[in-house]
Amino acid sequence: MSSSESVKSLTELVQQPCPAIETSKDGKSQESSEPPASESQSTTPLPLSGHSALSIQELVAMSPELDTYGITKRVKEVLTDNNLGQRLFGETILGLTQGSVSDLLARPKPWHKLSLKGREPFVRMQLWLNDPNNVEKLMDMKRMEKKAYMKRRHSSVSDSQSCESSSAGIDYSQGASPQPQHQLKKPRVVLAPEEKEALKRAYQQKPYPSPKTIEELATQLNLKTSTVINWFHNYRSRIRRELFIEEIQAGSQSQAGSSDSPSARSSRAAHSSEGDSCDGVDAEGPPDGKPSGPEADELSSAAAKSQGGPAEPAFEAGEEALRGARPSERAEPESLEDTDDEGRLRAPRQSSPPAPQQRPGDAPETLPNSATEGDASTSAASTSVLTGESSYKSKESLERISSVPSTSSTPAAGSQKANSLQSLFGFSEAASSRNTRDSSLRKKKAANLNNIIHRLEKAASREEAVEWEF
DNA sequence: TGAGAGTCAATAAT
DNA sequence: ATTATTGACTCTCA
Repeated sequence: MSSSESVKSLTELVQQPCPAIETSKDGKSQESSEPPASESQSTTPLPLSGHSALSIQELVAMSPELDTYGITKRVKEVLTDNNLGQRLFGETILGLTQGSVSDLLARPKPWHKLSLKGREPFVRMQLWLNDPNNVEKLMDMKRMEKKAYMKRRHSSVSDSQSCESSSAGIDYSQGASPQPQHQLKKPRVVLAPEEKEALKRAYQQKPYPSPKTIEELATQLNLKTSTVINWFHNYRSRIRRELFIEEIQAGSQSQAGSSDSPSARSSRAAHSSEGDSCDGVDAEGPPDGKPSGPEADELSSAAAKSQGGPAEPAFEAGEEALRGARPSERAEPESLEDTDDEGRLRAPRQSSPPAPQQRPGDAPETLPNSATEGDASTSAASTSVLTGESSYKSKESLERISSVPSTSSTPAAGSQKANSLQSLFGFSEAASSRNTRDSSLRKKKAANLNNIIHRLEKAASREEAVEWEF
C-alpha cells in the first residue's frame, strides 16, 4: 500500500509493450552500432539476448514517478528472503556489477533527482518485482551457477589441469595482451586515513577548491593531482547522496526545535520558510540542493563565521575540531607542521600499512613554491589543513553523517543538545563517538552550506533562471 | 574546462 | 561468500 498507483500503471505499461521482461542485455560499453532492431520477442527468458535497447529506455521515458526507496526496499527483501545475492541479481537483471548494486540498494536517490540513465535500474527493478516468476528464474540461475562451479572444481581436483591463469601476476608470457605496454595493472590508490582526514578538512573549508588549491593539496599530501580532483568529485557526490536519503527517510518535518539557543540569526538568506518540507520535488536541473529547514539553521550558525565577506572559507571549525580531537597518546609529534620553505609537507609516514601511495615514478609534480598568494584564503586553507592533521585515530567512523534521524523518532534522546561544548578534548577513541559525530555532522553541514553557496554563485553568475527554493 | 551522474572494479569488511 | 566502500573512468552538459 502506499503509493502504488503509479507503480501499478507503470507495471502495466511495462508489461504491455514487451512481454518479455527486460530484454536487454547489453550492459555496458558497446553500443553504437545497433542494427535495426528486429525484435523478436519471443521467449528469451534471460535477459541477455539481443538488442532491443529501445524498450527500457522508452519505458524509462514514459515511466511515472517511482518510489525508488520503496523499490529498493522490496528488492532487498526479496533477495534476502530467497537467498539471492546482489551480484547475481545485478548482473542478470540490472546489468550492473555487484558494487554498483550494493550502492544503489543502500542509497537510492529520489526519482526526481535521477537522470534518465539513472532511472533505468529502478525501472528494471520494478519490472522485475512485477512478476513473481522472476524470482524463480533467478533462483534457477543460481542453482545452475552453483552446479557449474562444483563441476569445475571437481574436474580440476581430479585433473590438475585446470587452466586458469594463475593469479600471481606472472603471466605475461604470451604476447597477446589487449593492451600492450601497460605497466602491470595499475595499483589502486588507497588513501591513508590521515590523507582522507586532511582532504575532508579541506573540503570543509572549501568544497570547491580552485585548481591552485588542489595543486597545493596534492603537493602537500604527496598525491597526484588527479587523485585529489577525483576525491573531491567523489566526496561531493557522496555527501549529496547522504543528504538525499536523509530527505527521504525523514520525510518530514522535523522541526526540531529542541532547545538550544537559537543562534540562528543569520543574516543572509535563509529564511527558511518553515515549511521545511522535505521534498522538493521540483526541478531537476543542475542546481538542486536544498537544505532543509532545520539544517539550515545549524548551518547558519556555523557558517556565520564568515560574516563579513561574501564567501570566505571558514575554517575554524575544522581546525578546532581537529586540534581538540587529537588523542593524547598517539605520539605523533608534530610533523607536518612545518612547511619548510617549500611548503611541502609530506604525508604522514605511517609505515605500517601497505604503504600505499608511492605512485610509481611520480615525481614531485613540480610545484615548487606554492606561495603564490592569490588569495589568502586559499593558502590559508590548505595550510591549516595540514597542520591540524597528524593523525588521530582514524578508523573513520565519524563520517557517517546522515544519520541523525532527525527528529521525531529519536529514541533515547536526550542528549544531543547537551554536549555542545565542542569537544575540545578528544577522549579516547571509542567513547567519543557521540561527540565526534556531532561535531562532524556540524562541520559537514557547514561545508554543505558552502557548497550551496558556491553553486548559487555559480548559477547566478551564469545568470540562469533557476528556481531556488529553500 | 569543470561539475555531476553513473558505473566499474579492486579491496575492505562482515 | 557476500556485501560495502571508494578511487578512477566515461559521458553529458554548459
